Amino acid sequence: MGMDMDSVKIAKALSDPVRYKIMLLLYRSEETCCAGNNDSQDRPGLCNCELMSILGMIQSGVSYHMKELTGAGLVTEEPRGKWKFYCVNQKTLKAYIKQLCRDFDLE
Amino acid sequence: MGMDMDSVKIAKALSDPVRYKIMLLLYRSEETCCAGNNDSQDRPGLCNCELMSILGMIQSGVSYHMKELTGAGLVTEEPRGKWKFYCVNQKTLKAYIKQLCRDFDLE
DNA sequence: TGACGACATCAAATTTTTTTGATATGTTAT
DNA sequence: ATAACATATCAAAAAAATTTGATGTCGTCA
Repeated sequence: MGMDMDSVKIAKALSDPVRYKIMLLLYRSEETCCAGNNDSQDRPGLCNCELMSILGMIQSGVSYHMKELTGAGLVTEEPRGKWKFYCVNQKTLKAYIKQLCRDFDLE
Repeated sequence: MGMDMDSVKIAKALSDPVRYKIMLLLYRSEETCCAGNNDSQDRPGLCNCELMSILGMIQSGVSYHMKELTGAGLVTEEPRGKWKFYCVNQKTLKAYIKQLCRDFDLE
């Protein structure tokens, strides 16, 4: 039975309201939070500390969720100095959607 | 913050390997399992009892998962005599994908 | 170097989800 | 009406996910 485990893993990462909110926050962020310089990318992402204050969570909690998201490939991380910036990885979302379309003949 | 709770709910329903497998089984089922008559639909679906034997689960376990899936709108249920037939609801999957595309500017 | 700030990791506590077994509801067939 | 079968629901047990607080690591800056 052609069972795509990645889809399940990605669905799991997206299935927590905190993480979905993080995804939206990352994607909609318009400027870097700590270090100003945003060389090459449109979507600069956010760092852990910024997410903490927005979400009202403690640091290790944010770290936990970021690990889930990066582990599923939904978010990329880029260290900048002592901070770490996270960005939504659209490629993974596209692949996920593609798989759903294939599995259930959508569109 | 435009936070789409349905997406989270649907992702949660899809985030369990057993349920994803059920979705695939339902969608790929070619014939009805218990009652033969398949009037109007291409995809006849499966009943609880058939899923039990395929998945090797007890009855209440299957019922639990079917409730999660129907609760998220991913599966429709149709009583036929003493059986209940379940079918994948493509509409919900399409709406889910559409929402993801909207939230993250995909495609 | 040493202190500090940002993030990672770990173990324990908490919460949520899933599984199981028992019982209830509803339909069919005798 | 009764028996047999299919599914639903419930409560308890088991398993998994999330939160929290403490501690560790690493890079930066004075």
